[in-house]
Order: sequence, then structure tokens, then C-alpha cells
Amino acid sequence: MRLSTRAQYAVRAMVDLSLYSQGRPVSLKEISRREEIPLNYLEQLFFRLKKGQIVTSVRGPGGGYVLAREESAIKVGEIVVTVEEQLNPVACLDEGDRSCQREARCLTHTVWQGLGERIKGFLDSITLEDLTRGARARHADEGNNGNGACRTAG
Amino acid sequence: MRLSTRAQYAVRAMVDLSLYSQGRPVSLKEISRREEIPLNYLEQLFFRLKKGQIVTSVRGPGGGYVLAREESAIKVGEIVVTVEEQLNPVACLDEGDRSCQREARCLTHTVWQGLGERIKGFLDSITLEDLTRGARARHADEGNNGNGACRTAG
DNA sequence: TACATACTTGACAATTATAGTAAGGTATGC
DNA sequence: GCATACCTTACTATAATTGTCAAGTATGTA
Ligand code: FES
Ligand code: FES
Repeated sequence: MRLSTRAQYAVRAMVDLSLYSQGRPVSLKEISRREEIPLNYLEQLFFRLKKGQIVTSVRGPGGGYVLAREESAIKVGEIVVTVEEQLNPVACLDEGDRSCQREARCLTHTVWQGLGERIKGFLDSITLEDLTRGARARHADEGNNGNGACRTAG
Repeated sequence: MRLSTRAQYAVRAMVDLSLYSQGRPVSLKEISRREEIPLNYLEQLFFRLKKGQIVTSVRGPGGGYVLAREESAIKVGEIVVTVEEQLNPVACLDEGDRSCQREARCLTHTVWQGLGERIKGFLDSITLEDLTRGARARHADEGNNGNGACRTAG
């Protein structure tokens, strides 16, 4: 029952972007440095995030990425789904998968269904704003020394 | 965010055992046939389930496995944890793992922590009894034709 | 006692998914 | 026209998962 590190990286990178972008584009190089995530790997992530319309890119020198919407409109669940493709705990909940046509007789199906809903519901109840709020407050308190971000490995 | 099929098999097998055992031991061969799970694989699962004290074994001819406790005292979460070892969505929540010592500064940590609690909480809120109750009722209605069990692939 | 049943246990192969690397291309501002 | 930084595909190494094999041990029954 593990979330891929890809998804963890994506959320961390998005929080970082959200925290350090004040309207201006943030380069992946920066995020890579701060979050200690390989640049090439970040590129892959943001390729997906862009396709998922969570971020917008600005090419050329001085370019980078910007949130496609405001912080409060971007849910953690969205980010995870975008980079993971699937959030369902079991295969038979996947759309387009015909391996599970006997749901009516399956006693365990409802368990996984309920679990999937809980997971999605929880992750969708949290926005980037929720995550950056605390750091911003701290940041303001400490007089702009710019060290409130998450740089850990988890 | 996938549950291993091992865990899915384990839950299905336990539901099957719970449903067909009326105090008497149920052989893995039977379960294997009904649930279409490879016998050798079941053996591995039940090795773990026995270590986890969720089932008890009876050796020799006519032997098999019996629930170690009553249905209502066996939670789905327990079964999953027993065969999976870990239910945490991210590594930094694991005990004994020292890779995550900067939690205080990590903005995403609380998300995964909350998620883990939800998952565990939900799976622990469901017992084997909850899952077999419906099938038993149907079984009784249909006059003991013994076909109420889950035989699906999911 | 002999035998069949069925649990016990460890080792191992095949497959798949993940994490990470590499490399070359494209757009754009200065 | 050059440096920056995004864009995209391909590939590899590693790990986990799934499933198989095989050789045991215990025990009830004939
Ligand atoms: S049929 Fe979907 S879980 Fe069994
Ligand atoms: S430190 Fe645990 S999730 Fe970041």
C-alpha cells in the first residue's frame, strides 16, 4: 500500500513551486536544488503535470513553471492522480478493465471500493494552500529569511 | 497506490474460510478450488496468517485451517497488515526507519500521516463478520444450496 | 505399521514496476 | 546566435511481486 516516490516528489515539488513562485516562473533547476530531486526526473514529472493542466510552462531564459490555477484550487489528490495514472487500491476498480465483472457476487469488492473513495476523498480535501499556509505565516514571522520550505527526503 | 494481490487474496481466502468453516477445519485445497488461487501461493499466505495468529492449523488428514478467533474479532486491516508487513503510504512513516528526521520542517509529512491513519482506520472498521453477514443471509434464504461465496478474480 | 492427507518451510524463477539516467530536440529572450 | 530552460523519448538497473518447486513433518485411518 505504498504511494510511489514519484507521487511524493510531485507533491513536494508542487508545494515548493507554490511557495517560491510569486507569479514569476520557477525553473526546475531551482526546485531540483531545493528539494534534492534529480533534474531529469523532475522534467518527467512536470511533463505530466503540464499535460494534466496543473502547471503552465514558460520557455526560454528566465522561464520555468507557474501554477495553472491558484493554490486553493489545486488539490493534492489531483497531483497524485496526474503522475500516478491510478489511485485505485485494486485493479478491478479501474475503468476500462473488464477483469472484474462478477462484482455482484464478490464479497470483498465493496471494501476496496470504499477504501478507494476514502483515499481519494482525503487527498482531495487538501489543497496546496492548506500546505503552504503554515510556512508562509512562519516565513512572515521570521522576517523573510526564506527558509521555511520542506527539504526533507520523505 | 495499489494493494498487493497478495493482500487481496488473503482477504478473499479468509472470507472463504470464514464462510465455509463451521468450526471444522477447511483445507487449503478447498479454498484454492473455490477461490481459484494457486495452492502453493495459499500455503505461503497461510504461513503468514498463522504466524500472525489469525488462523490456527490442524494437521493430518481431515485437517486444515480454522479461524483463531470469532469472525467479529478479525478485522480486514489485520489481515492486510499481516501479509503485507507495511500499510504506510510512504516510507518515512515506517518505524525503525531513520530516513525521515526532518518531519518538523516537512510540509507534506502530515498529509501522508493523515492518509495512513484513514486507510488503517477504514480497514480496521470492517470485520469478517461484516463481510459474510450478507452472504449468510442469502444462503439461508436460498435453502442451503451453498453458492453464496465470492469466487471472482478481483 | 503403512499410507494418504495436509500442513510447513525455504529456495527460486519469471515477470513487472519503479527509479533514475541519458540524450537530443525545441522555443525564446537577450 | 547563443545560452537558458523546457520538451520528449528511450533506456537501464534495481527492486518487488507473483507464482512455482521441492522436500520436508505431523497425524488420522485402515
Ligand atoms: S470482483 Fe472486484 S474485488 Fe472481487
Ligand atoms: S519528512 Fe516525512 S514526508 Fe517529508
